Amino acid sequence: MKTRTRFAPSPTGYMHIGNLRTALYEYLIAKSTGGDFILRIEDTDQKRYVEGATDIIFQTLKRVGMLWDEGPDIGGNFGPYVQSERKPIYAEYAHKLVELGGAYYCFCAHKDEEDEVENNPAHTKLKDPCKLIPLEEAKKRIANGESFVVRQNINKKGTSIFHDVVYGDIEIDYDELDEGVLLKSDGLPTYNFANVIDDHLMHISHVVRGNEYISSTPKYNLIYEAFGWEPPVYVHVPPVMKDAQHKLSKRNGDASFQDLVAKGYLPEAILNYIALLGWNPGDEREIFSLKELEQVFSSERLNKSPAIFDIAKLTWMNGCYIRSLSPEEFDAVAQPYYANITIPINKKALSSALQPRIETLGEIAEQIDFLQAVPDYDLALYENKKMKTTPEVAEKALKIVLPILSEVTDWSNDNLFEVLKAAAVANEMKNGQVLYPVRIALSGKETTPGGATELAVILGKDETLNRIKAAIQKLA
RNA sequence: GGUCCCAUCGUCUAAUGGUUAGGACAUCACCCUUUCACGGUGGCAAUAUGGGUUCGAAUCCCGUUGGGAUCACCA
Repeated sequence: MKTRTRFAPSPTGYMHIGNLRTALYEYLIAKSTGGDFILRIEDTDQKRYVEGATDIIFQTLKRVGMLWDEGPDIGGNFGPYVQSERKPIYAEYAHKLVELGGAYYCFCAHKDEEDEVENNPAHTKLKDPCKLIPLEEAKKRIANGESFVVRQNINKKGTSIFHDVVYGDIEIDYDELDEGVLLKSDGLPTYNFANVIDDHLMHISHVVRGNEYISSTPKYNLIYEAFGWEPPVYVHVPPVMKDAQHKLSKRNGDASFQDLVAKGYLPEAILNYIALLGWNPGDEREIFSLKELEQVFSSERLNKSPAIFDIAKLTWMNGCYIRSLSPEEFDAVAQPYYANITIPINKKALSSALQPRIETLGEIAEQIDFLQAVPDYDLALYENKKMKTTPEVAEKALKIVLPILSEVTDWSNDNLFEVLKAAAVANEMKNGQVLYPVRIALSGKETTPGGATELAVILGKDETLNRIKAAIQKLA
């Protein structure tokens, strides 16, 4: 049988990291075995629906290359793929389940009085008086227009056992199970019902979801059983944590996928990093493209315990991805960050200076803030013990270097370096005594993306000469 | 609280009864070096705890502690 997995998010806002990781595992389970990855939108809670959230889901998945084989936008053989469009299907199966004895009609809940519902002891399992209403009478009341919900009927005794790929065999007593609402009074199903119906109808073979669903899984199995359906393979995954106590969640303002991208993390790096949060390949390799993950993924190597999201490691990994980009690719992703620079500079040279120096694209702004204009700086900057320079040495060096540079025609890094080195030798100075002051004169900063000659290439001859002249004046 | 689940360096993890408990990030030191990086070398650092079982336990069993989840007309 073909492996079929589904990613079934609720359109409630941004795509958070835990969600994306679940989608990744679903995608990988399908693709590592030549199966299908299905996208389904679970929008049965109209109160939580957020406009535009579905587009974010589409865009995020596309951005990381996790393309779906069936979904709301492209259709498929088991549509529709949006739950709100499947309302009649759920109603049909809900009534069928009542006939089969797996559920019953309940009239005592009133959605306008939520507090009352929550505290209503009548809803304690097996004590709901509605369970005792004869089916014929219940149908009459419904026909009369009375508001109702369909509630799961759980009469089984003993212990339920099911197997999970990650957690192994899990036993839960049927007594622990609540007779939850399956079909709400608005006619829409709850997750507890919709996921079972859809997963079956869409031929889902492997259900991957957060481990918070472990304790309700026996309830779903009861529904499969009542219909005479085969339950799927269960793969419950532990949560992604913010720290030891708290789950990563958008609600707490934790970074979402789009937040990370906005901070200059590459989608490929984010995906690679989260793949390793709760899974490992069995060897010591850490860098994987999505395609490579498809090759080596195995659900048996999924971890049981929660993993804390470590931005430091992601940052390191992002640096690896940045460095592995070709110069052209890096230049392309860096361009938007150069938008504030209006003076003519050598952007290619800037990109190659930046590429080995940054771990996230967001660091670019700080690295290049001196390009547009030299910031106001203290002359003490020319004081450097290791380079053996002082403001006086700097003034001398810059005055030596200015006429020499004016004559240079080959404005390449290598040539500039040779020229400046020769100037140092000719004046019995150390390399650093010449190069360091030039770098400060060009940048006004202690640390820069590149040395004196690299900055000179980036700025170009005219701007370089101008900045050295300005520095000489400042030193005088 | 009932029930279920989890527990190896600070973090992500490897080791499916026998390893000096391995790797990566972070951190520290050194090297490289026209600053800062990149890169290279090395250091520090873990089996929560108490009992079993076994010739031998991170690994199997029980208790303890700690943490998480669940008990909605949310998913």
